[in-house]
Amino acid sequence: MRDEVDGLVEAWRSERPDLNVEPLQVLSRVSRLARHLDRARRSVFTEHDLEPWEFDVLAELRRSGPPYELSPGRLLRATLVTSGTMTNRIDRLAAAGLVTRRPDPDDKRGVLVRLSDEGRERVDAALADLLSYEESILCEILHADRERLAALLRSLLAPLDETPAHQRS
Amino acid sequence: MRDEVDGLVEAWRSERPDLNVEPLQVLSRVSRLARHLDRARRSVFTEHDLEPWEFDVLAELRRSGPPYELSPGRLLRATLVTSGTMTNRIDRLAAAGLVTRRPDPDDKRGVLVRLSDEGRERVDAALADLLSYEESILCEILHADRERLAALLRSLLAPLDETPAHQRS
DNA sequence: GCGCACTATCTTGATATCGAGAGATAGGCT
DNA sequence: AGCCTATCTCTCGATATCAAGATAGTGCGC
Repeated sequence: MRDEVDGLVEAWRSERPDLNVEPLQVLSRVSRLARHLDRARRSVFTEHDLEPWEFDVLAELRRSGPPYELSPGRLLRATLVTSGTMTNRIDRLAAAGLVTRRPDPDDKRGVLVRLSDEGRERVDAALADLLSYEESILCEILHADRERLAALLRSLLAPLDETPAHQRS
Repeated sequence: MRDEVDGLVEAWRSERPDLNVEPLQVLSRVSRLARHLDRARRSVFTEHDLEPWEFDVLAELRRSGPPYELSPGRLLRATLVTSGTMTNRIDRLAAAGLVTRRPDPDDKRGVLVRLSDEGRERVDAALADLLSYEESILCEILHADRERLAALLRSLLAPLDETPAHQRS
């Protein structure tokens, strides 16, 4: 079994024998795998007429539980986009009838974004397909190995997740 | 040790107890980790006045070995961008003096892009910093675990790397 | 109560990307 | 030789994103 990162590492080793390129064995694979996953997610969501960014926002609302309502601020922090981007996304989701926007009764600066029934149905259906696709990618890996993999990734991710975005250098 | 994916999985389990959300334990971590890495790479490269996309192109040329010269076609396939994007990137890299463009003597449709001395110095310096940063992320993980992690990621990535982009659904 | 720093959201302008297609050349096949 | 499909690069228009700033409202400390 061989992937493109093996070739990449060999090439660097040959061109830069002075450097220790071992970190790429793990981290380049993480980046490349993520790119493949992005492509695959896009094609899964296309079957439900959803863009990946639409799914991200709708899923955050769905996960929050009834009444499926969050502020733009919470949504933008959860999805790691800027406020301008979130305004744009909510505009388009509202135009598509997947969410509704209403003033926050407790904070006149604020707005609340609520999942519509149609939005909930669409995100529920898309999630089911996404999970079945992801299961198919993982099927090669034994259950015990999956847990090991998840644990190793967690130990990399946890220190990074702990740091709020505005503190990152 | 706990990361944000633990919370995400718990929320889905509570809202959608009918679905098996285990794949997210691995694949959401891959995606989130990749996002953190992108941010970090950006800040490392900024110290060398390079954008991430500039590094990607220069690194591909650097890895190819002397004479550090490739066609736009090879570069775009290696970096997974469209031809329009690559034209734009080469334009800007050439304007910055990091690469030069010349007609391919063997194929009159073609062009060859060559790394300049300045480009080579910049990409070499940036790579050294990138690797030392990546090493610092991985320092928590034992060497044996790194190899295990790399092997598990390879087994996920290899089937996806094998499929040419134009065949992906 | 009052001022003021902070927060929440939206607006604007610039930019990198993509998708589609144009223009030119290459190379196989008859 | 001549055709015709594939390949290579570039152009163009549309779009999602970000960074910075504008506007409005909040609530703490005095």
